[in-house]
Amino acid sequence: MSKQVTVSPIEKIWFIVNLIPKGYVCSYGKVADLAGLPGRARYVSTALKRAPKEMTLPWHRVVNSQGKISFESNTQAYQNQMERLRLDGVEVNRGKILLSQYEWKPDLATLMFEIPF
DNA sequence: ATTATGACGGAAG
DNA sequence: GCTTCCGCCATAA
Repeated sequence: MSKQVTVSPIEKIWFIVNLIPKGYVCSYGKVADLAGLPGRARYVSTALKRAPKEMTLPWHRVVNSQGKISFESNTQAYQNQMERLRLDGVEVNRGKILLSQYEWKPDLATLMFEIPF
């Protein structure tokens, strides 16, 4: 029998965010769902904030359900995320990302075999 | 225990 | 497209 490994909620969130491919984005709510934590979109933002600085995490690929960056537009963080998305090839027009074009849709194989929880 | 605070989401005006 | 309001839930005080 395989051993039961327990993964903490925050680790599940980090794991899912790491799966978001370059060139795509995913909403806080969707990340929560994929992590098996429905209804906890706000916790995803908490988890990203709490990630150790040395951890390389594509946090910039997480946007809100409207396809907008969740920082206030006059902040450094906003500009930072904007630039990282640009480097990913994701275009932000008038502060908005076209989800119909850039939203990450994990394929079945990813859902079944790459998520160990 | 209670209250306040968010990198949220969705409905309503 | 706004903006406001409310439900949501983990943390911190």
